[in-house]
Amino acid sequence: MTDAADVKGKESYHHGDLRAALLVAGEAVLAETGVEGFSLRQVAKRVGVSHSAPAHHFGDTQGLLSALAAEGFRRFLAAMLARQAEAPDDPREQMLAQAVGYLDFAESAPALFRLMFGSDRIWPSTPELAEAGRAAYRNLTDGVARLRGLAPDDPAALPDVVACWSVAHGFAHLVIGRRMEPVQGLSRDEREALLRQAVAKVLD
Amino acid sequence: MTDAADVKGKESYHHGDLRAALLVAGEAVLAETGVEGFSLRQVAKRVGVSHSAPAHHFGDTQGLLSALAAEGFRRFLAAMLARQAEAPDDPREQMLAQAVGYLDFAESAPALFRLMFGSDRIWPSTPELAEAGRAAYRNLTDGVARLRGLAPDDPAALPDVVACWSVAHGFAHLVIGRRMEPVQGLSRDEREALLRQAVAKVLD
DNA sequence: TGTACATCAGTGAACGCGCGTTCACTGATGTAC
DNA sequence: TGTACATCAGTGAACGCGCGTTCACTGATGTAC
Repeated sequence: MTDAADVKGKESYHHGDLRAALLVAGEAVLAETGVEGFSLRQVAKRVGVSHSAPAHHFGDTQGLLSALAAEGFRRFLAAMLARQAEAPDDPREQMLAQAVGYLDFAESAPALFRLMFGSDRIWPSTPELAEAGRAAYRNLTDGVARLRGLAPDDPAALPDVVACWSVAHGFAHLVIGRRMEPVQGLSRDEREALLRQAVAKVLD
Repeated sequence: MTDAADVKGKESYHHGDLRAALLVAGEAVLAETGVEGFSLRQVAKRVGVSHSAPAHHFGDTQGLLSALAAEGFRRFLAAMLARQAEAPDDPREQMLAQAVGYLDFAESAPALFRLMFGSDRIWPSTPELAEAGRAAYRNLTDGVARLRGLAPDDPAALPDVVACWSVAHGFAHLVIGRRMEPVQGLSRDEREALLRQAVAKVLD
């Protein structure tokens, strides 16, 4: 029942896949303490490993947080694609599904979401992180371009891209920050409906 | 030229208005280190006062941060009203001006903005803080109600309120987080124009 | 198949640091008489 | 007007804590011959 029990297979001196285990534990610590209280020592403790072990894999706190953020962007994109996959293959419906996936991710991992979009404790220019973020962004621009009948990189799509992104991001951020009082009391379905309405206003 | 020189009139034992001085210094520390690195000791040092003095006025870090956030909400509202005052007295123009004021504030005090909307290091239920936030929110609902010809507290305004708030908030948050790449390179005027376009999409 | 050796992965003690909190204190101010 | 005293505001030493970083180490693994 100790923290060490969270991770299996540590009878031997070598861990096996400490890097992956640190990422899992790192996300749990992030969720519990927020970015503000995050420390490498807590992560090491949770994995049941010496506190100097993480440095071996990630250098320092920013290194681990950047890796977590990169992983986060990949799951972020996956969450949007999952909603899109079960939505009708219509440009407008695809955009709405994308927004709902945006919210899914933010609600499922609020601390990670804030780390990705609001923290100074990561290096946004890390290649892995930059690429993961770009992939998510490309999904958005592709969706808007398709809806408007433009080429994928036509700058004429920018105003719509910015508007869609802003509304989904603002909604998600206000919800997880519990700063949008009238929405706090609603059910998940009602929140989702409000988000769809808001995005629809932008698209139509 | 020491930090203590930032604040005048401390020849005497008693400071005079330490509470106010701590708020000023607190905001400077917040801007420099972000919420993540914020500490009472740094604030005390900047004012040139013993590190145990702040406790006298604010209890602990959360108390000072909550006071800063409350002050932030009042300035946030003031920033929106300032833009509204110089805009035509037309419901739609007033809403656009409000959004631009939203961005003004976020860009002028990004760390404070994040503290107000995204941090767990404040108590959102502090009376002073809750009231300041509510006042800003009321300005938004009044604007939407006026635009739609509804009573100020008609729940039918909710979808529009949420949509406007989300788009302004998301835009501002993405800009100050430097996470909206295509917008980073633009001038202040171009960013403002993009925001106005985005809000207009919601309103029309 | 067996041995020697290099490399890799994780250990654990030690360090210095900045933090929040506590507490007995002292200087300044205001009030009662 | 003057004195005594209570209250308030800020001091500074001390404490224990968790942190990141360093470093000599040791156990495990893989490879060369």
